[in-house]
Amino acid sequence: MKVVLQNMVRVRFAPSPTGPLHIGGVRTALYNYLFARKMGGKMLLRIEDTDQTRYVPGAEDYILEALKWVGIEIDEGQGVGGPHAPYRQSERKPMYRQYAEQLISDGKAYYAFDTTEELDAMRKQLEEAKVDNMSYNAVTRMQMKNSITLPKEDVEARIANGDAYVIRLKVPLKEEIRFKDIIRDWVVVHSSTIDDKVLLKSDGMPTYHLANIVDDHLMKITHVIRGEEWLPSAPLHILLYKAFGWQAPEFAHLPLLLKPEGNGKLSKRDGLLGNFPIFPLEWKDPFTGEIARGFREDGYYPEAVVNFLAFLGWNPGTEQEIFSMDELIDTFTLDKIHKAGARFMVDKAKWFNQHYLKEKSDEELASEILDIRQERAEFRIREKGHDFALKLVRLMKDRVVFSQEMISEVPFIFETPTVYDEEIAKSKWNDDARKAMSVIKESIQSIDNQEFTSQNIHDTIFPALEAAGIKAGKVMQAFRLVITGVGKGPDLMLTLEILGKAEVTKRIENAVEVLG
RNA sequence: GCUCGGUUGGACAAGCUGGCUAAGUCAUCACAUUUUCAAUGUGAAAAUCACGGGUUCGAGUCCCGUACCGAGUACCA
Repeated sequence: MKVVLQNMVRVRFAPSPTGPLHIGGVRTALYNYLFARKMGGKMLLRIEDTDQTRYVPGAEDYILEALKWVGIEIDEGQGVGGPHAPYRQSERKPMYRQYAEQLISDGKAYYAFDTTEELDAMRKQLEEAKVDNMSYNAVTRMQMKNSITLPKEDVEARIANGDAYVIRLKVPLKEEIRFKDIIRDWVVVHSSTIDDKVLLKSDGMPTYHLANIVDDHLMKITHVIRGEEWLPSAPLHILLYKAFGWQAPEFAHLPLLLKPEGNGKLSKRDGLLGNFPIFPLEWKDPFTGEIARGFREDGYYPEAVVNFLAFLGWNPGTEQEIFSMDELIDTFTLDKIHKAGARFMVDKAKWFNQHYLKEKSDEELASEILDIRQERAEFRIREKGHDFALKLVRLMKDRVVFSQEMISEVPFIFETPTVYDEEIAKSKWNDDARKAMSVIKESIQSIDNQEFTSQNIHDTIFPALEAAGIKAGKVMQAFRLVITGVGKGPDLMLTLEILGKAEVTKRIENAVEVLG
């Protein structure tokens, strides 16, 4: 019997800790995770902190917490450990140099001693000469200071002397580089359009390209699923795999997340302008103290964010839109990911949130709103207790997108109105309304405090109004105005129940006095 | 500039290897329900598939060109 051993799928999410994890990064992580789970593979987390100048304290913890919040579990890597530790590239630093030097001894890379000024001068010169490829490449490297043009002794002397240098990849002059992207199919690029990329920086740190390829190989990554912004450098990565003589993993380049309106990819600024979060969690900048809002703090449920994110660039091809994480894992396939950029429509996220909110039980929601940090101390919902919260949930559940709106949307539940909507008052506050108020006030007195329920109130008020010759429908809006100060809102009878007999009576008296 | 992508109703967005009347969601409108506004339910209207050629019996789907949009083009990732 023949046993076919297939390599276990291993994917990785490899963010760099330069700030809070962008929501697009969360989507990338999610797709990696879904694919890994679907295939019974492993999900790794690697921290790509090779740029020491951009390191931001707290960013790594933020990444871990954000992934945890949305429910992405890491099998191996930073935070959980594993056989390929360390998983932080800065801690793997010595390794990369070895690999870079290996390429040099194989003739696939070289030392370059050019200073930033010299490079700028070269670029400027080429620009003026209107040369197409204004880059360090097979042609221009012959005019620069590197281990190809300089005599061997000179190179050795410079290194021994401690001169700054970088290691660059020797990109072939004319070669067709092709690879098959899972989402984009064949991608073909000519090597002449790629420059001799720096592999090892003068500070001894690798660039993204080197570190990424070395680590993916060492960590036995089988599928690289990343954003489309990496597509142009994928041929370079293929070249690197070739130079090392390693087998390249499969690639899948995800469509970009686009601005909700207009053109361009989603950026931090869009969140500020559009008044919606762009990060999974709230983030306080450690340098400026500036606070960026998060989906979590805005009141989004992680299920909703996951569902929303899953559909940003992917679609199951059916009409089903609501997916739990487990259902996503079942359904997800890379070939259903589209090529076109996905527009970041926050309204859709709200739609999902509303859906998941409605799925929650009243009890769950009640304890949620009891837990909400109170923006306005006078509301003091916690003091009002569990039963009150439960009633509020019954009143508001169908009307809100976020649980905190069950409080914020109904200030009149907490405070006696002092001003009354003028438009409504003008059209609805008339003799009938005045008469109705006294009828209502009186009939309410007959209800026992304990029995002051929406049903009882309804059954008492409506017949009383009718008996007084008033059409209930005609004065209900006025009654609402009296109780809430505004013309629209949740179920009135239930509102009355929540307010209680004494408060309702008081409000009627107040309103009659103010409205005259 | 160069390299690589994208372009389907008002918005988002399905449509895999070309084949009968081009999904669905949001928004809009109508009706139902209701004490209002929402929510909910039912139904309606709405797309010469960016444009121009070509291949084919047949193209949103394949090829070429044009336009527009985007990504990349660092000792950033």
